[in-house]
Amino acid sequence: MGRFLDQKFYERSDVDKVARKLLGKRLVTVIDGVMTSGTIVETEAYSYAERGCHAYQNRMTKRNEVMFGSGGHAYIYFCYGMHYMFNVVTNKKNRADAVLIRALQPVQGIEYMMERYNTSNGKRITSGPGKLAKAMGITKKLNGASLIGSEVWIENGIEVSPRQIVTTTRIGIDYAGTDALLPWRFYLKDNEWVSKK
DNA sequence: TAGAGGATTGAT
DNA sequence: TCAATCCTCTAC
Repeated sequence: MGRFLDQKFYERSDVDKVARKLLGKRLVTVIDGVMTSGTIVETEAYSYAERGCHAYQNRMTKRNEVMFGSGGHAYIYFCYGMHYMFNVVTNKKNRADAVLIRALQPVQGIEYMMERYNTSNGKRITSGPGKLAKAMGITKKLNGASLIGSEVWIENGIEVSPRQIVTTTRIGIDYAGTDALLPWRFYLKDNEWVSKK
């Protein structure tokens, strides 16, 4: 059992650094009494200052209002008609930054993840943002939930050295123009759970 | 109130 | 390469 990440960690103003630091940490959910957890192996940073972000130019809507709250909350939204995306809200109130968790390596409760996924194959069921949300039991009900809470939180996991971190551009945001070139996607080198290209 | 599109995935 | 599938935002 690792130590909880605290409010101070989430309120940092450099969202890309937070995204890097989240690699190797452990995401834990307790849904209907079922605990599942996984090591974070892939993240992407989003900031209100760039076009890839839902909160670009401080545009607040009903969907993304959680991002404008203080860091340390879950921002979950529904996309492509079938997938929930799990984000960690960072920075201070009215500074709408977030980190998208794109892939996990299962640690605990993988049998429950397979059950949620309705499969007997435990391979690659958390290697993508839509997939890990399903495996972890994450739905819109957790939107706005505190990460210093009892349903979902992040705790210290494995040590990651800078040499293990690969940096690339983000995925699926071609509409963002030159901001799509920002090197704000991070993943653990050679980890088989990172989402495939 | 209608229409378009999306921080994806998996099958063809 | 493309369909699934529906919520959200924008424009009328």
